[in-house]
Amino acid sequence: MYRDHNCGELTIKNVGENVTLAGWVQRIRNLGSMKFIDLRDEFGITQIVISSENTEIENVLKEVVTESVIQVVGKVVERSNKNNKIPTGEIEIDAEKITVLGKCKNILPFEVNSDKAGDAREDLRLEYRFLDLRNDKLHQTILLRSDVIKTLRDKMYELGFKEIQTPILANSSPEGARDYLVPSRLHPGEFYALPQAPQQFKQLLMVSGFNKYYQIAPCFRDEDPRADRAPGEFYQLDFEMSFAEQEDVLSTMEDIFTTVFKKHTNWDVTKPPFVRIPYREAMEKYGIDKPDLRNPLIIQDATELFKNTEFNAFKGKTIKIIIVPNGGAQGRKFFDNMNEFAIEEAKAKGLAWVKIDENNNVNGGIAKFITPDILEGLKKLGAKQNDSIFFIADEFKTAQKIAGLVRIELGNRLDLIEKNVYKFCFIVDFPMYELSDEGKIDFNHNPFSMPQGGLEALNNQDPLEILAYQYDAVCNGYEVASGAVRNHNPELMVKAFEIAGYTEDDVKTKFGALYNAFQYGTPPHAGAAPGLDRMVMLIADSKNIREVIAFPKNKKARDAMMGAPSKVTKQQLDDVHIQIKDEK
RNA sequence: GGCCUGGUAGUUCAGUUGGUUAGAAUGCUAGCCUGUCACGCUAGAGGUCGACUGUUCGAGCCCGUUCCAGGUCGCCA
Repeated sequence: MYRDHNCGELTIKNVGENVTLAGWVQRIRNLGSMKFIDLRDEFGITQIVISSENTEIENVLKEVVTESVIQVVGKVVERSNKNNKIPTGEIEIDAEKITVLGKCKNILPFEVNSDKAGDAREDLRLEYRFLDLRNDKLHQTILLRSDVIKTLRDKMYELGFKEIQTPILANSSPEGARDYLVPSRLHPGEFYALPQAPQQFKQLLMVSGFNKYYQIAPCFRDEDPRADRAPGEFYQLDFEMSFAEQEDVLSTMEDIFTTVFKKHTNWDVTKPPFVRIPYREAMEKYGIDKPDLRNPLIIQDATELFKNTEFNAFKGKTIKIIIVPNGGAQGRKFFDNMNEFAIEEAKAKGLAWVKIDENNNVNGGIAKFITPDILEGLKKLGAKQNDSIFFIADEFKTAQKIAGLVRIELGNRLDLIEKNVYKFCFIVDFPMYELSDEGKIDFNHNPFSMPQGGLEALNNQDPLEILAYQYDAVCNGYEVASGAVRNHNPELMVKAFEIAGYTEDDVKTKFGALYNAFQYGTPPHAGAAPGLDRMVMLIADSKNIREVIAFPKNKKARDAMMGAPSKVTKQQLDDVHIQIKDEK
């Protein structure tokens, strides 16, 4: 037996007991003939004291350095000087015997569990991830992730969902992100693909009559990362419900999100029902499809006000404005900096602005172009004395996008973001189709989504006007889930793909299993997939997704600790019929 | 792939206009210390300034190339 207690549980009640503890040496304080050791494990820290002359212990301590693993046998004694900062601070262990269980090199690649921890270069910390994971903050985040997963599983079970595993060695899917391919040994020249999501499998489960399915599902996409997007692989709480409509899925998500966020945080959480914002409205008011509702600023359209303007930069453009309440207090420097941001980061041609002073007069920036009529219009849009107003003039879509970025930046720079709160909303009514860069009609999001209006709409409406039963959940500016009511009608499916330029044969080849299955009695079904990593990231209030993943890959999708990806032997390549094209 | 930022003791960083032997903190090693808890004090070791190249009497600093890392855009049904 290595230990009979952990390092976080002994208190004044245990005084007099003989105990055995084991853990990591967090710090040694050598006061000469007296020494203290902070012994750490996942549960806490217990102080070890070596006070009496003990040559055996002295000899053992010669090879004990910080982060070594030791076992301590001794007696629990009351401290003469107590430490009220830790739960075990009233006692210490008077060591009788110390054994080294795991030696540690005396020079660590970076300092572990000190105030300096977490400051070391990230690539170094990723290379020594096993050490970095000893740091309390990171360690607790990984434990939090475990607890969040338990809460999710309990909730899903309570709601009647059954967890079913779907294949990891799956099929390449032609739409969407780049696949990770796995060469087949038994079938030369053929490949599996790691699933980008269990999309088709979960729909097939609905065809099979499983009422509600869920899975903590690994998803693989070979795309470049972002701060909130892990490279290569990530996890989703993937779920699907039969005989379900959009509202059934949205209310299920409301239940899941409020349960898990309330259980694991102290912040306020939006009370259901979450506001449903149509995609087009989101683009108009926020200039983005994942608005951070903690930011009180909104974008308004002022194109009409400026239709007769003398200001050349505004002529014939869409004009978006953002009114900043009490923004008139900012100095010239602030406006110049915002202009610089708009040009460099948002690729705007410029960012015009004015202030309204306490006498309701306009000044600064483009004040000379603000006629009394325009000012009257701006006031109708909510502009008041002491406000500032920003103007974005560009083509319609670009103006929306730039205004969206300016809105976010103003919120950050002026510290307008509400604190300690999770604000959820749903973005609904995504367009079914969009124009690709080549001007061709393509699926906007998910080709499996049900078009609103059904076959009727597909036959008669302008494709770009057709909306889909496709929705996202958004929290504090992060897309935390995406889902849809699925198109379960094969006839409708063929028509939907036809509009995007695919033939019935294309559908049969690319989505054969699904298309075939739908011929045999398919229940209407809908679902969604909240991103687990992002949920934990929000709950842990972390800015970087690598902090919520135990062994994350770096920006180049490389595992710095394990050295993956790596070269393999010629034999391995021969087995799977692969020849490297161009070995450098 | 584009753009931005960074790379200097084991680690985190400073380094002025280009000018002697590149500094601090922390960690490490040694010594002293019986109540510390980020213990304290003293001393010591520790550097290819990411790499290459150029300009210069002289480069951590300036030019060019390149590598690595992060952020961002493209990308992400």
